[in-house]
Amino acid sequence: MIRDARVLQPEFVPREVQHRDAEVNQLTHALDPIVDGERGDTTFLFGPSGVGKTCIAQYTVEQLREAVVDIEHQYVNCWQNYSRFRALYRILEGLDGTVDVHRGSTPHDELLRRVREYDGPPYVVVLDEVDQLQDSAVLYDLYRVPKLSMILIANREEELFVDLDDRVASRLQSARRIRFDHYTEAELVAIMRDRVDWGLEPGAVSDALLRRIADAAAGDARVALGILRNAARDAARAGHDSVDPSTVTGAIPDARREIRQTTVENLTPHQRVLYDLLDEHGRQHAGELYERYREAVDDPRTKRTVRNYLSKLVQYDLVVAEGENRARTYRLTG
DNA sequence: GATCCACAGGAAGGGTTGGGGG
DNA sequence: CCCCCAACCCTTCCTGTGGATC
Repeated sequence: MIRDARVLQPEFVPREVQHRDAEVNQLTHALDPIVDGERGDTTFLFGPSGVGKTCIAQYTVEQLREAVVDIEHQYVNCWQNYSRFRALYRILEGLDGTVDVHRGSTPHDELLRRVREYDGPPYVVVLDEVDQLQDSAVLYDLYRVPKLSMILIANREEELFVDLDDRVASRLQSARRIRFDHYTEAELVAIMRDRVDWGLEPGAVSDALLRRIADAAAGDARVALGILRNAARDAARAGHDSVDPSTVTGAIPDARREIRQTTVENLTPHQRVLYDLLDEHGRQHAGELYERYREAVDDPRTKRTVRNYLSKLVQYDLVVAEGENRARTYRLTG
Protein backbone atom coordinates (compact mmCIF):
# COMPACT_ATOMS: atom_id res chain seq x y z
CA MET A 1 0.00 0.00 0.00
CA ILE A 2 2.86 2.42 0.76
CA ARG A 3 4.87 3.37 -2.31
CA ASP A 4 7.18 6.03 -0.94
CA ALA A 5 7.25 6.59 2.80
CA ARG A 6 9.56 9.60 2.51
CA VAL A 7 6.83 11.99 1.41
CA LEU A 8 4.99 11.37 4.67
CA GLN A 9 8.02 12.17 6.84
CA PRO A 10 7.89 15.42 8.80
CA GLU A 11 11.13 16.82 7.33
CA PHE A 12 10.09 16.30 3.72
CA VAL A 13 10.13 19.51 1.70
CA PRO A 14 7.74 19.21 -1.26
CA ARG A 15 8.80 20.38 -4.71
CA GLU A 16 5.72 22.55 -4.90
CA VAL A 17 4.13 24.16 -1.88
CA GLN A 18 0.41 24.65 -1.65
CA HIS A 19 -1.74 27.43 -0.20
CA ARG A 20 1.20 29.59 0.75
CA ASP A 21 1.66 31.55 -2.47
CA ALA A 22 1.37 34.93 -0.79
CA GLU A 23 3.87 34.00 1.91
CA VAL A 24 6.32 32.51 -0.58
CA ASN A 25 6.06 35.62 -2.75
CA GLN A 26 6.71 37.94 0.17
CA LEU A 27 9.73 35.96 1.26
CA THR A 28 11.07 35.70 -2.28
CA HIS A 29 10.64 39.44 -2.61
CA ALA A 30 12.55 40.04 0.61
CA LEU A 31 15.41 37.94 -0.71
CA ASP A 32 15.34 39.61 -4.15
CA PRO A 33 18.40 41.81 -3.54
CA ILE A 34 20.49 38.64 -3.33
CA VAL A 35 19.99 38.09 -7.04
CA ASP A 36 21.94 41.32 -7.59
CA GLY A 37 24.58 40.33 -5.08
CA GLU A 38 23.11 42.55 -2.34
CA ARG A 39 21.98 41.51 1.09
CA GLY A 40 18.37 40.38 1.43
CA ASP A 41 15.97 42.01 3.92
CA THR A 42 15.84 40.46 7.37
CA THR A 43 12.52 38.65 7.53
CA PHE A 44 10.46 37.24 10.37
CA LEU A 45 8.12 34.32 9.88
CA PHE A 46 5.55 34.19 12.67
CA GLY A 47 2.82 31.67 13.29
CA PRO A 48 1.77 28.63 15.32
CA SER A 49 3.43 25.27 14.79
CA GLY A 50 2.64 23.13 11.78
CA VAL A 51 1.65 25.97 9.47
CA GLY A 52 4.58 25.68 7.09
CA LYS A 53 7.04 28.30 8.33
CA THR A 54 10.10 26.09 8.25
CA CYS A 55 8.94 24.41 5.09
CA ILE A 56 8.44 27.71 3.26
CA ALA A 57 11.78 29.06 4.43
CA GLN A 58 13.64 26.02 3.15
CA TYR A 59 11.61 25.87 -0.02
CA THR A 60 12.24 29.53 -0.84
CA VAL A 61 15.97 29.26 -0.19
CA GLU A 62 16.04 26.21 -2.44
CA GLN A 63 14.23 28.14 -5.19
CA LEU A 64 16.75 30.92 -4.82
CA ARG A 65 19.57 28.46 -5.12
CA GLU A 66 18.16 27.30 -8.41
CA ALA A 67 17.71 30.86 -9.67
CA VAL A 68 21.02 32.29 -8.49
CA VAL A 69 24.24 30.63 -9.40
CA ASP A 70 26.08 31.01 -6.21
CA ILE A 71 24.76 31.33 -2.66
CA GLU A 72 25.59 29.72 0.62
CA HIS A 73 22.86 28.78 3.06
CA GLN A 74 22.47 27.22 6.45
CA TYR A 75 19.57 26.12 8.61
CA VAL A 76 20.06 26.62 12.35
CA ASN A 77 17.59 25.28 14.86
CA CYS A 78 18.01 27.54 17.89
CA TRP A 79 16.15 25.09 20.06
CA GLN A 80 19.16 22.80 19.81
CA ASN A 81 21.73 25.58 19.38
CA TYR A 82 20.51 28.02 21.99
CA SER A 83 23.76 29.51 23.19
CA ARG A 84 25.64 32.25 21.41
CA PHE A 85 28.56 29.91 20.88
CA ARG A 86 26.55 27.07 19.34
CA ALA A 87 24.53 29.32 17.07
CA LEU A 88 27.64 31.04 15.73
CA TYR A 89 29.35 27.70 15.43
CA ARG A 90 26.58 26.35 13.23
CA ILE A 91 26.62 29.49 11.12
CA LEU A 92 30.34 29.18 10.57
CA GLU A 93 29.90 25.50 9.87
CA GLY A 94 27.55 26.37 7.02
CA LEU A 95 30.33 28.27 5.33
CA ASP A 96 33.13 25.77 5.05
CA GLY A 97 31.82 22.53 6.46
CA THR A 98 34.51 21.96 9.03
CA VAL A 99 35.36 24.44 11.73
CA ASP A 100 38.60 24.13 13.63
CA VAL A 101 37.35 26.40 16.38
CA HIS A 102 36.94 24.74 19.73
CA ARG A 103 35.80 26.14 22.98
CA GLY A 104 38.55 26.81 25.40
CA SER A 105 41.32 27.49 22.98
CA THR A 106 40.17 30.58 21.16
CA PRO A 107 39.40 34.14 22.20
CA HIS A 108 35.74 34.29 23.00
CA ASP A 109 34.61 36.20 19.95
CA GLU A 110 36.82 34.46 17.46
CA LEU A 111 33.69 32.85 16.01
CA LEU A 112 32.02 36.18 15.39
CA ARG A 113 35.22 37.63 13.92
CA ARG A 114 35.40 34.76 11.46
CA VAL A 115 31.76 35.16 10.46
CA ARG A 116 32.22 38.90 9.98
CA GLU A 117 35.26 38.43 7.82
CA TYR A 118 33.26 36.27 5.46
CA ASP A 119 33.42 37.67 1.97
CA GLY A 120 32.11 34.94 -0.32
CA PRO A 121 28.81 34.60 -2.14
CA PRO A 122 25.61 35.81 -0.41
CA TYR A 123 24.88 33.76 2.71
CA VAL A 124 21.30 33.00 3.76
CA VAL A 125 20.84 31.84 7.33
CA VAL A 126 17.54 30.44 8.56
CA LEU A 127 17.27 30.76 12.35
CA ASP A 128 14.39 28.53 13.36
CA GLU A 129 12.80 28.84 16.83
CA VAL A 130 14.78 32.03 17.22
CA ASP A 131 12.92 32.84 20.46
CA GLN A 132 14.92 30.04 22.09
CA LEU A 133 18.18 31.94 21.70
CA GLN A 134 19.53 32.75 25.14
CA ASP A 135 21.57 35.72 24.04
CA SER A 136 19.62 37.70 21.49
CA ALA A 137 22.53 40.11 21.03
CA VAL A 138 23.90 37.58 18.58
CA LEU A 139 21.19 38.77 16.18
CA TYR A 140 22.56 42.28 16.42
CA ASP A 141 26.02 40.98 15.59
CA LEU A 142 24.78 38.97 12.65
CA TYR A 143 22.84 41.97 11.44
CA ARG A 144 26.12 43.75 10.85
CA VAL A 145 27.65 41.04 8.69
CA PRO A 146 27.44 42.50 5.18
CA LYS A 147 26.93 39.35 3.12
CA LEU A 148 24.54 37.65 5.50
CA SER A 149 20.75 37.56 5.09
CA MET A 150 18.56 36.29 7.90
CA ILE A 151 15.23 34.51 7.94
CA LEU A 152 14.00 34.34 11.53
CA ILE A 153 11.26 31.95 12.59
CA ALA A 154 9.24 32.12 15.81
CA ASN A 155 5.80 31.30 17.11
CA ARG A 156 4.69 34.58 18.60
CA GLU A 157 5.96 38.04 17.91
CA GLU A 158 5.03 39.48 21.32
CA GLU A 159 6.95 36.86 23.27
CA LEU A 160 9.98 37.25 21.07
CA PHE A 161 10.25 41.00 21.42
CA VAL A 162 9.66 41.02 25.16
CA ASP A 163 13.13 39.86 26.11
CA LEU A 164 15.08 41.15 23.18
CA ASP A 165 18.14 43.25 23.78
CA ASP A 166 17.17 46.91 23.11
CA ARG A 167 19.68 47.36 20.30
CA VAL A 168 18.38 44.24 18.61
CA ALA A 169 14.76 45.27 19.03
CA SER A 170 15.27 48.66 17.42
CA ARG A 171 17.15 47.15 14.51
CA LEU A 172 14.56 44.46 13.97
CA GLN A 173 11.67 46.90 14.25
CA SER A 174 12.09 47.56 10.55
CA ALA A 175 12.45 43.92 9.53
CA ARG A 176 9.79 42.40 7.31
CA ARG A 177 7.14 40.27 8.96
CA ILE A 178 5.23 37.46 7.37
CA ARG A 179 2.38 35.95 9.35
CA PHE A 180 1.22 32.39 8.95
CA ASP A 181 -2.20 31.25 10.06
CA HIS A 182 -3.63 27.81 10.73
CA TYR A 183 -4.51 25.85 7.62
CA THR A 184 -8.19 25.46 6.89
CA GLU A 185 -9.64 21.97 6.77
CA ALA A 186 -9.80 22.10 2.97
CA GLU A 187 -6.15 23.16 2.74
CA LEU A 188 -5.03 20.33 5.01
CA VAL A 189 -7.03 17.87 2.92
CA ALA A 190 -5.37 19.15 -0.26
CA ILE A 191 -1.91 18.95 1.29
CA MET A 192 -2.51 15.40 2.46
CA ARG A 193 -4.10 14.43 -0.87
CA ASP A 194 -0.95 15.55 -2.63
CA ARG A 195 1.26 13.43 -0.39
CA VAL A 196 -1.09 10.47 -0.60
CA ASP A 197 -1.00 10.57 -4.39
CA TRP A 198 2.78 10.48 -4.33
CA GLY A 199 3.38 8.11 -1.49
CA LEU A 200 0.51 5.62 -1.38
CA GLU A 201 -1.27 3.35 -3.82
CA PRO A 202 -4.29 4.89 -5.58
CA GLY A 203 -7.44 4.67 -3.51
CA ALA A 204 -5.60 4.04 -0.27
CA VAL A 205 -7.27 6.91 1.60
CA SER A 206 -10.65 8.47 0.86
CA ASP A 207 -11.33 12.22 0.98
CA ALA A 208 -13.81 11.65 3.78
CA LEU A 209 -11.03 10.16 5.91
CA LEU A 210 -8.66 12.98 5.05
CA ARG A 211 -11.31 15.43 6.24
CA ARG A 212 -11.55 13.51 9.46
CA ILE A 213 -7.78 13.67 9.95
CA ALA A 214 -7.78 17.38 9.12
CA ASP A 215 -10.46 17.93 11.71
CA ALA A 216 -8.42 16.15 14.39
CA ALA A 217 -5.30 18.10 13.45
CA ALA A 218 -6.92 21.51 14.06
CA GLY A 219 -5.02 23.38 11.36
CA ASP A 220 -1.62 21.86 12.14
CA ALA A 221 -0.09 20.17 9.11
CA ARG A 222 2.57 18.41 11.14
CA VAL A 223 -0.08 16.73 13.25
CA ALA A 224 -2.18 15.91 10.17
CA LEU A 225 0.72 14.28 8.36
CA GLY A 226 1.68 12.45 11.54
CA ILE A 227 -1.78 10.95 11.84
CA LEU A 228 -1.75 10.07 8.16
CA ARG A 229 1.67 8.46 8.41
CA ASN A 230 0.72 6.37 11.44
CA ALA A 231 -2.60 5.34 9.94
CA ALA A 232 -0.95 4.26 6.70
CA ARG A 233 1.71 2.34 8.59
CA ASP A 234 -0.84 0.59 10.79
CA ALA A 235 -3.02 -0.33 7.81
CA ALA A 236 -0.03 -1.66 5.89
CA ARG A 237 1.08 -3.73 8.87
CA ALA A 238 -2.38 -5.20 9.18
CA GLY A 239 -2.18 -6.22 5.52
CA HIS A 240 -4.97 -3.91 4.36
CA ASP A 241 -4.79 -2.18 1.00
CA SER A 242 -6.60 0.92 2.21
CA VAL A 243 -6.95 2.93 5.41
CA ASP A 244 -10.25 2.54 7.26
CA PRO A 245 -11.89 4.88 9.81
CA SER A 246 -10.99 2.85 12.88
CA THR A 247 -7.30 2.86 11.95
CA VAL A 248 -7.42 6.65 11.73
CA THR A 249 -9.12 6.87 15.11
CA GLY A 250 -6.38 4.73 16.58
CA ALA A 251 -3.62 6.78 14.98
CA ILE A 252 -4.75 10.14 16.38
CA PRO A 253 -3.45 9.75 19.94
CA ASP A 254 -0.32 8.02 18.63
CA ALA A 255 0.57 10.97 16.43
CA ARG A 256 0.07 13.44 19.26
CA ARG A 257 2.20 11.35 21.57
CA GLU A 258 4.90 10.96 18.93
CA ILE A 259 5.36 14.70 18.52
CA ARG A 260 5.54 15.18 22.27
CA GLN A 261 7.76 12.14 22.79
CA THR A 262 10.69 13.46 20.78
CA THR A 263 10.75 16.55 23.00
CA VAL A 264 10.49 14.56 26.21
CA GLU A 265 13.38 12.35 25.17
CA ASN A 266 15.65 15.37 24.94
CA LEU A 267 15.12 16.31 28.58
CA THR A 268 17.86 15.87 31.14
CA PRO A 269 17.20 13.23 33.85
CA HIS A 270 16.21 15.90 36.39
CA GLN A 271 13.88 17.64 33.96
CA ARG A 272 12.42 14.28 33.14
CA VAL A 273 11.63 13.60 36.80
CA LEU A 274 9.75 16.91 36.99
CA TYR A 275 7.85 16.05 33.85
CA ASP A 276 6.89 12.62 35.19
CA LEU A 277 5.80 14.08 38.54
CA LEU A 278 3.52 16.52 36.75
CA ASP A 279 2.21 13.65 34.68
CA GLU A 280 1.54 11.54 37.76
CA HIS A 281 0.11 14.14 40.13
CA GLY A 282 -1.40 16.70 37.78
CA ARG A 283 -1.55 20.41 38.56
CA GLN A 284 0.75 21.45 41.42
CA HIS A 285 2.22 24.48 43.13
CA ALA A 286 5.97 24.94 42.99
CA GLY A 287 6.32 23.97 46.65
CA GLU A 288 4.62 20.58 46.44
CA LEU A 289 6.33 19.83 43.17
CA TYR A 290 9.74 20.61 44.66
CA GLU A 291 9.07 18.42 47.71
CA ARG A 292 8.12 15.48 45.52
CA TYR A 293 11.14 16.11 43.34
CA ARG A 294 13.42 16.15 46.38
CA GLU A 295 12.02 12.78 47.46
CA ALA A 296 12.35 11.31 44.00
CA VAL A 297 16.02 11.95 43.22
CA ASP A 298 19.27 11.15 45.01
CA ASP A 299 20.99 14.45 44.36
CA PRO A 300 18.33 17.16 44.27
CA ARG A 301 19.22 20.51 42.73
CA THR A 302 18.30 23.74 44.49
CA LYS A 303 14.94 25.41 44.11
CA ARG A 304 16.47 28.06 41.90
CA THR A 305 17.77 25.47 39.47
CA VAL A 306 14.44 23.68 39.45
CA ARG A 307 12.81 27.00 38.54
CA ASN A 308 15.15 27.14 35.57
CA TYR A 309 14.19 23.60 34.62
CA LEU A 310 10.52 24.46 34.82
CA SER A 311 10.89 27.52 32.66
CA LYS A 312 12.67 25.32 30.12
CA LEU A 313 9.75 22.90 30.17
CA VAL A 314 7.41 25.82 29.59
CA GLN A 315 9.51 27.01 26.67
CA TYR A 316 9.43 23.53 25.21
CA ASP A 317 5.65 23.73 25.38
CA LEU A 318 5.47 20.63 27.56
CA VAL A 319 4.27 22.45 30.64
CA VAL A 320 1.91 25.35 31.30
CA ALA A 321 2.49 27.76 34.18
CA GLU A 322 -0.70 29.46 35.30
CA GLY A 323 -1.07 32.32 37.76
CA GLU A 324 1.43 34.70 39.32
CA ASN A 325 3.76 34.40 42.30
CA ARG A 326 2.32 32.24 45.05
CA ALA A 327 -0.74 31.37 43.08
CA ARG A 328 1.25 29.87 40.23
CA THR A 329 0.63 26.26 39.35
CA TYR A 330 2.25 23.94 36.86
CA ARG A 331 0.67 21.26 34.75
CA LEU A 332 1.36 19.40 31.53
CA THR A 333 0.02 20.90 28.32
CA GLY A 334 -2.95 19.37 26.57
C1' DG B 1 -3.20 48.64 56.32
C1' DA B 2 1.29 46.75 57.83
C1' DT B 3 3.73 42.59 57.75
C1' DC B 4 4.75 38.05 56.34
C1' DC B 5 5.44 34.54 53.14
C1' DA B 6 6.09 31.80 48.92
C1' DC B 7 7.52 32.37 44.70
C1' DA B 8 9.75 34.28 40.12
C1' DG B 9 13.64 35.39 37.90
C1' DG B 10 18.10 38.61 37.44
C1' DA B 11 23.06 38.91 38.60
C1' DA B 12 27.33 37.26 40.04
C1' DG B 13 30.56 33.76 41.17
C1' DG B 14 32.44 29.01 41.56
C1' DG B 15 33.12 24.32 39.91
C1' DT B 16 33.47 21.24 36.08
C1' DT B 17 34.46 20.06 31.42
C1' DG B 18 37.23 19.34 27.43
C1' DG B 19 39.80 20.96 23.88
C1' DG B 20 44.67 23.06 22.43
C1' DG B 21 49.26 24.88 23.41
C1' DG B 22 53.46 24.85 25.95
C1' DC C 1 51.89 15.79 30.73
C1' DC C 2 50.02 19.78 32.70
C1' DC C 3 47.99 24.04 32.44
C1' DC C 4 44.98 27.43 30.35
C1' DC C 5 40.71 29.09 28.95
C1' DA C 6 35.91 29.62 27.50
C1' DA C 7 31.46 27.38 27.78
C1' DC C 8 28.25 25.60 30.65
C1' DC C 9 25.86 24.32 34.74
C1' DC C 10 24.69 25.08 39.35
C1' DT C 11 24.46 27.75 43.53
C1' DT C 12 24.10 31.87 46.29
C1' DC C 13 22.29 36.16 46.96
C1' DC C 14 19.12 39.30 45.84
C1' DT C 15 14.88 42.24 44.53
C1' DG C 16 10.12 42.48 43.27
C1' DT C 17 5.33 40.90 43.57
C1' DG C 18 0.89 39.76 45.24
C1' DG C 19 -1.99 36.96 48.26
C1' DA C 20 -2.54 35.68 53.26
C1' DT C 21 -2.65 36.96 58.00
C1' DC C 22 -2.92 39.61 61.84
